[in-house]
Amino acid sequence: MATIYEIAQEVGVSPSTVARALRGTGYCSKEKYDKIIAVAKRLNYAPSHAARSLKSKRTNKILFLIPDIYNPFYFGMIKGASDVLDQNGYYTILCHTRGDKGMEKKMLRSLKEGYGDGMIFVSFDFNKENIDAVNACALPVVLTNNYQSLSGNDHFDCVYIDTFEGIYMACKYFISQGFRKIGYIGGDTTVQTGRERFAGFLKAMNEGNVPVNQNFLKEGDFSRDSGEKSMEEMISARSVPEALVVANDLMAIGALKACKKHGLHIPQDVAIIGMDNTDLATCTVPELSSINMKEEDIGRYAAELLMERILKGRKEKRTIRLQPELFLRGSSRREA
Amino acid sequence: MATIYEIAQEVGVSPSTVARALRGTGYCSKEKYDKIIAVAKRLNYAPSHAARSLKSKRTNKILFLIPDIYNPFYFGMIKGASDVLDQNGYYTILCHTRGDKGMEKKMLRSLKEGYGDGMIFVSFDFNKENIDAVNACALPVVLTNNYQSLSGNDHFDCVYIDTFEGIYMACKYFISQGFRKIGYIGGDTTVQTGRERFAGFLKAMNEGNVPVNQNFLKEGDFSRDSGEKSMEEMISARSVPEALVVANDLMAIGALKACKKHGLHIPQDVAIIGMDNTDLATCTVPELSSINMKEEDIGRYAAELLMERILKGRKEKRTIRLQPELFLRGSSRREA
DNA sequence: TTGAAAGCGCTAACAC
DNA sequence: GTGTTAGCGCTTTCAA
Repeated sequence: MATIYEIAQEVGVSPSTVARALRGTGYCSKEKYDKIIAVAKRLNYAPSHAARSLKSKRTNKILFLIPDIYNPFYFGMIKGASDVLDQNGYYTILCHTRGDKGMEKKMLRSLKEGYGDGMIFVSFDFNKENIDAVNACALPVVLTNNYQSLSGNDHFDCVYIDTFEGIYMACKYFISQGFRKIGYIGGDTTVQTGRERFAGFLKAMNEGNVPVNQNFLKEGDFSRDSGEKSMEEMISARSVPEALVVANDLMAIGALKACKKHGLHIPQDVAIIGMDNTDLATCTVPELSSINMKEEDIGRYAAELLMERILKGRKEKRTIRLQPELFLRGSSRREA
Repeated sequence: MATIYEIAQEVGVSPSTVARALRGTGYCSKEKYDKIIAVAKRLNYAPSHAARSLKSKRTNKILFLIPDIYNPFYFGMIKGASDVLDQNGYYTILCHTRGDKGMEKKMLRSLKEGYGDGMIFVSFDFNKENIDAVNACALPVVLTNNYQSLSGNDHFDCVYIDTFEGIYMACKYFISQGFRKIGYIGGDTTVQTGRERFAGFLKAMNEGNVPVNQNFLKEGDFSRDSGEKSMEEMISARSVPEALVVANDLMAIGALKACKKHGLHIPQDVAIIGMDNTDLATCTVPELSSINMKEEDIGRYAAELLMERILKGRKEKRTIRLQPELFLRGSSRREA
């Protein structure tokens, strides 16, 4: 690839004049400018990203880590963030981590090496390990969950939706509708996302004085298959709840399919509420009630926090908390 | 961020010794090595990506352009490619173009500037404009469609699935089942993907001597809404085909929903075959028949072609063509 | 208005 | 084994 030196030689000027002309900054006579541009074009010139960012310390790129690209929940987040970043002349660079800690570390390393100017970090599980890696970066990072180190020395921001509250709302709704046999399909409770949601369920059940039946409790992995499997287990054990709170739409759809397969009617036999309110929720029959997790807002705020740090030089930590919303559709009505 | 110079100073050696130690290449006494590593750690050292790639001309990153992140069809492609790239020590960097030509051009520019070492380029529409931009890059690019410039001077590779063949198969199947009133919901026929698919439909109809009814032909934009709208139009015009070939799953699901809404039974009143065979196909009731587009294979081959160019220095153009497969499910049976 | 020169941080050839 | 040195391609003073 051509460099400014080759262009300079061709045109018969100095490299700095070429640089000035190309960047449109500083003085350059019209005549030489035109020549330079012409030659640059002919030589198919493109400035070296590496050289430029080595010098300028900026890449104009933001790394966006997503743990699961199969989950439509993250799409809205990407959209929200991209919109803001685009407006500010930043590129959104997506990295699919598959929730893999090693991959996350690798990408954090890339950030630290200056592959991008900042990061939006989405993960199933923030813990000491990956947060330490975040704190080891001088560059700004925004988490899409709430997190606070024990040390209190964090230099990242957070924007998150209260998932605890979301599940709590769903469960409360069932209780208010008079349901007593309420089940829950959640995620791994040793990781943050799973833990919080389950806590929301328990709190609502407690407050409503509804006994928790262990047979109605299942743990999946947020995949559709695991939702289906969990429901199958309850069905074959002949302990099927009348209402089911599910920690995401994918698992809810799995559960719904299992019910249908075994002749259980939704919502008459089993009422279901999912979580995330993705497009999938309206693909099913009946349509799935779900909790809107404001993913686009999360993305937008995350990008804005990043821009504040980068463009305005903010230094203090900021945390933004969003409220979920319950969307009722056909799957959760007491009578259909 | 610390540099090798600061480490060198701290330890009391030269920068090159530090470089050698850190890279684990070349000579360095155990004693100094240990010291250097310790100081590097303490100073939270990370090599500058910019400096390194300026020098080495390599980034170890592959840019992967996807036009629509809402379409699950691309996920498999990403997975297939990532697997291969991972194995070869390359990072997959995703860029969501939203099918926007400007965005595509921007990312091609980034590639040309050396932001990555190669690109997998997925687009709805390859045309002179973006292909010229591809050819202007010295770095290897793989398209996931077939394309050949008039000039014949292309230096990119292609791996694609024969979408023409896919739609042709679907339509043929309906004809073989005795259907005569066959409809088609496709995409914009001014762009490649839409054009090819429609051609497949026409060929099958011609070969089967089945007349094409204009009222059964609709054009959508590959979104669910457009599929729903197209079907609604046919229903309100009271011209509903008995069998419907749809150019992707999303539109097929839209059409299916519209049918249900208006009391039409699938497949008794309208039999449907979609295309892409995404996870969505098994979310519906009845499950959607669809054409498997081997997306994971496409991704894998694309990555392999890239690695051949980068690692083995291949120079000649290669094109790989894959065959689609028809997956029959409940939505297309003559009787259910 | 233009050019010379230093330097961003790293690598690698070469000298010691 | 270790240090010196010369770039990689660009930006940015500063002097002419």
